[in-house]
Amino acid sequence: MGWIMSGDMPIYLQLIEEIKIRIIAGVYKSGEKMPTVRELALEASVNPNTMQKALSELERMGLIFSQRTNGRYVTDNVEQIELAKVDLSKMFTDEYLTMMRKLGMSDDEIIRTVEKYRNN
Amino acid sequence: MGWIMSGDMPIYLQLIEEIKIRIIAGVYKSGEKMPTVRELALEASVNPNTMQKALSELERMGLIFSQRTNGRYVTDNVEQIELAKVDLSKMFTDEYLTMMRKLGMSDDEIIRTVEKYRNN
Amino acid sequence: MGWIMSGDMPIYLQLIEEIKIRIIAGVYKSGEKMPTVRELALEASVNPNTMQKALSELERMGLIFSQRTNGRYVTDNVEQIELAKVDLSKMFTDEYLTMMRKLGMSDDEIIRTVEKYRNN
Amino acid sequence: MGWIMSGDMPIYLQLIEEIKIRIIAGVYKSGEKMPTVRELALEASVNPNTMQKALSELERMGLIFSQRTNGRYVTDNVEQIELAKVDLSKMFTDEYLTMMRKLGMSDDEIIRTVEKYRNN
DNA sequence: GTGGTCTAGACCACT
DNA sequence: GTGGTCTAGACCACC
Repeated sequence: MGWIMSGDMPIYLQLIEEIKIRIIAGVYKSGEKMPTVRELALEASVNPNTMQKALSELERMGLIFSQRTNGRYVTDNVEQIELAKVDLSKMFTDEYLTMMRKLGMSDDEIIRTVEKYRNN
Repeated sequence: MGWIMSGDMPIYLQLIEEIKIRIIAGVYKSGEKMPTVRELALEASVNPNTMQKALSELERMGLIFSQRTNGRYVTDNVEQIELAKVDLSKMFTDEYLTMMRKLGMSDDEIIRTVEKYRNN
Repeated sequence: MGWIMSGDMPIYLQLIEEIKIRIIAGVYKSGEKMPTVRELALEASVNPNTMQKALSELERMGLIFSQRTNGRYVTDNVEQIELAKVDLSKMFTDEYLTMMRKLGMSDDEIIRTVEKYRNN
Repeated sequence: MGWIMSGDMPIYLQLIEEIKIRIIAGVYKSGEKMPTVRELALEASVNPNTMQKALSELERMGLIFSQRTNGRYVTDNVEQIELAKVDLSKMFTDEYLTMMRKLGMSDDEIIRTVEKYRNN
């Protein structure tokens, strides 16, 4: 029960998450070209090296791949992307459930709350 | 569609939220005495002035009240606490829905996901 | 049949290989503490960041692990080290066979050559 | 036990080695004409002067000889070529043994490893 | 112009 | 004093 303040998550991890979301959401589409390191770094106003680190990590995860002088591409392996989606959605849901339970809500109450605020 | 990095939420807002949660969760019970500013500030390792600011805000919201020389107390108005609970749960739920929708999930899918990761 | 000149392998990859060898050879022993990033960087006369990159990679491979403020340690998983040994020895052997075959030597001749230059 | 980085072997030494290998392997056959300095330099994308230096050295070793106006020829002394082959194979083998021993392998183990990765 | 690598130097949290 | 992160700025190979 601590006071863990302010998401001090390293920037490059936040970058990874944001780019992951964009890939999952189809902002960067499967098989298509990504913006260059420098463009992304500029847009996020971080140092190109930091963005590079994030992208390398994403490459390690198999979500993107790079062609030496041509740029970076989103993987054409749709399953890989689907996997990332399941992973992220689980993470968001777990965090959400944790916060709601801290409010003293039962899982039934939580579901009813989601139903209440959903769109139709 | 920005790169809003790192929880740059002001510290005192984070403090407010955490204390709100504790009141709602019953860590600090309705009608009972709160820890002193100094104690809270120490525990959260923030400047007492910052904690003071947070508590004043909570007082303005009607969640706590102070007796001149006796310290601070959680409100005995249970409805007020219930209201804060509804408020926070709405906030969490909205944030959650927003993130999940960004992943391209429909509200039906989202509900199914919550069901999937619930306990029992 | 090219003129691939001078091992232009990135420095950090060379660092990884050298450290791998030291771990396998027991210079850095299983479970024991490694020199600090700065010491290693100084000894290899590279930038600490470059050494850091090498060590991170080795951590990803499971050969070393780091304790936040305490330093880095060689894994106590001996199998992992044995695996790295097999891997490296295969690499060295393949390179060796390739070079020898380029000289027009049959694998039988190669083996006889190794026997000839072995000790005792 | 140093960090001798990156094949910092002078380029002309690398050229010598590569040409030696080609002569031994019969790419440039005993008694036959060699490509011109210009051709070789172009192929290896080095300065003709550098290639010239390499060829002079090979001439000093007796592996090639030059006819004033006619170009360069591979020596017709087959023994000389055989000698170079033995020499190179010894060098490769020594290097190989050194690396494998650094991994802590006995010479018996090394032989077994070569047997394991040989063809047939 | 691209990704990749490297250096120099700094700051942070933790102990 | 440790590992970890970040920035700024540079150079390289490849097309």
